[in-house]
Amino acid sequence: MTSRQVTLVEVAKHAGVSLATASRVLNGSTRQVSDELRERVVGSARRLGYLPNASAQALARNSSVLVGLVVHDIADPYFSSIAAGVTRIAEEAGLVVVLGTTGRDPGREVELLHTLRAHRARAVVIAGTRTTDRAAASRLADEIAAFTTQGGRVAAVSQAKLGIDTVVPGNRAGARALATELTALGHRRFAVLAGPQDLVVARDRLAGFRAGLAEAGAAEPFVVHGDFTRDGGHAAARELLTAGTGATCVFAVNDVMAMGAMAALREHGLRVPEDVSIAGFDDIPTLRDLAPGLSTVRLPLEEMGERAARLVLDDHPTARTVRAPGEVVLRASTSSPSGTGLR
Amino acid sequence: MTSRQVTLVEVAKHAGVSLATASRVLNGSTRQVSDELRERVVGSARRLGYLPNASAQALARNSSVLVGLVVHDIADPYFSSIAAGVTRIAEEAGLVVVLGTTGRDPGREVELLHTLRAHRARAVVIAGTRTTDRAAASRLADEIAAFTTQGGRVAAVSQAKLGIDTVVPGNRAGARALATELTALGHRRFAVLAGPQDLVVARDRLAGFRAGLAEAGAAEPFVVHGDFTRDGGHAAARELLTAGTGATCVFAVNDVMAMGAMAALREHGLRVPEDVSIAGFDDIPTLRDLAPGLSTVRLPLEEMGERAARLVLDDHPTARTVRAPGEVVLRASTSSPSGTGLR
DNA sequence: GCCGATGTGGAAAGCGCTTTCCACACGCTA
DNA sequence: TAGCGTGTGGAAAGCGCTTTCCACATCGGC
Repeated sequence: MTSRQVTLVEVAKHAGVSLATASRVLNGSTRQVSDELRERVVGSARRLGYLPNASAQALARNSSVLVGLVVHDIADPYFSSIAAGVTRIAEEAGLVVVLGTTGRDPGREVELLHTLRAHRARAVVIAGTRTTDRAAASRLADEIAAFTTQGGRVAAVSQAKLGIDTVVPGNRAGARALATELTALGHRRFAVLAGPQDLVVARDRLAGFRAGLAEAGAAEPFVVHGDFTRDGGHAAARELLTAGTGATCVFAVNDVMAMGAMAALREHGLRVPEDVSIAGFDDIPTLRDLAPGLSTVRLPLEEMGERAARLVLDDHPTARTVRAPGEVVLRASTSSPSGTGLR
Repeated sequence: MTSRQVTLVEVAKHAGVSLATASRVLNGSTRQVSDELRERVVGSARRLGYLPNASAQALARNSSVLVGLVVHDIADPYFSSIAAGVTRIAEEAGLVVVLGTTGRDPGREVELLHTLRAHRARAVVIAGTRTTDRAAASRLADEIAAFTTQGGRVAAVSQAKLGIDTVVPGNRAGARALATELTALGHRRFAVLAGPQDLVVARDRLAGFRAGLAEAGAAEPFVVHGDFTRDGGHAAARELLTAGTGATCVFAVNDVMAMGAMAALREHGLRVPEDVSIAGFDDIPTLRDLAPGLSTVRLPLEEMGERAARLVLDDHPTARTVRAPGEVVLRASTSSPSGTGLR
């Protein structure tokens, strides 16, 4: 059933030229070929339905047209937005995106990079969120070094790794600004649904929020850790409810957690923002029409993906860092405190 | 800066064996190699940091480890959920996913398939939504034929193409069941935000809904076409509002459109479900905690991706069709009609 | 009219693997 | 002991390209 593929030799034969000439015509070469031969070759290729073998080209050229994209979970809107940006730029440049998912397993991250290296991928964008696990980080660093040594470029989104291109979202500054705005609304007692302890993104957001509160003279927030997911937010909010903290405002370190938390509060008979205010982080596009609107810190996710892809595609000598500042967006889910808070 | 890569010859030399033996040890071969040589080779490979060149393997074996995934827009939760399913299965099987996005351009779909074919991709999952454009469909069919002739497998999600594996979501039946439930609530006058005219998925959902209404003896719905996106839903809802149809229930053919529509209704001072009921389709995970909860037809999106991937990976002689039925989920966004409807 | 410069075509040597052959050494049976 | 199957190692022929050489024209300047 598998019929033989048309090769360049056959095209060359059909056109009555040498293999070299056919190759020069059909693929970008610096060498000139006379118009007559050129037309013959192009005609033969079309007539025979010639399709270059990408593996053979990659082997001969020692470089592929593949660009890796490593994310934790492509179904997560945070990552899928970034992926959209990366994909757009890569495809515009005629490259092919290889998608790898880690499920938040640092070991898997290394594995994927390994595979990508085996494929001689031209570049990789790692949109994972760095862990604080030293061993994993060091193996990742080794793999990245191997990748760049081999001539590939690596960029990270939000991982401030030494020596590679990075797009750094304003996690700390954004959370800090959010804290400022929320205290300006009159809140003094806060709770934070802080995500996993070993996730740098989550830690940064927590730290920034704390800093903002401290500046405003608000009390140290009550912190609950948990998963970085909807369910994590839901569980953390339930924990919060049993703790009876008196918080009038809840900050979830990302939007999907905020979503889960809102559900938990609602199940508990609490209204947002009348009984408690809530804010998230990211400004996930799908959630922009929520009612009440979710106050959050907007990150230009697609743009972050685009910028990471650009960093990794146009080649510049030294590693660069691009900042993607977050912008506080206050919507209806936060208001001035009125009730007694969570008791 | 780009240092030479360790090749199999070097490993063989280092281990003092032939190239053939090294290859047999390091890659699955049916041939036996004595334990002693095997250990020597493995040891040398590890010591030298050998990494097989995937392009060379693909060339020699005439088959790659790549699996294509073609979607319209990876940032769309519908597609990113499907992508998560496909990716999981592919990665479990040790394969590498190549992500291509079409931006709803049928021509781009063909292009991507072409590229995938050039890479000797082992299989492709097309999660696009079929258009009714005959010319585009025929070029796609040609490309698919070429792909399968070459030994690759192709599966589609929701495109009922002749001769290839397909996962068919219950668009028609789901919409029909939804219509049944909504009429049971007492609604008689409906409006449908129907998406693009040339999108088969959208047409099927509209047709199913119409059928359900007809069965229940409800009036023919007022139909507004538009984009399959949040903004499309928003615009269509605005159009609906100016039309003054008296509809008491709005069906948006997917959840993101429903989301946009809800925003438009809200902006117009209408309450859901008190003034008007609204329902969507898909049951996007991110929107499950909406308040009021969005009535919809749940599609097992990730599972659909998984099943498509399985279809395309385990090889069976004839094309198969797998059904993924939709399940009506009634939540708070729909209630019995109370007011006068949209005027 | 000679000489380098330039432009164009082809032969062939890889790129790094897989996989057929072939060779050889055993361990059997007859 | 001859003869044969079987298990294991190696030589070498590809896989389908790219790219270096080399050969040969042609052309302009003097």
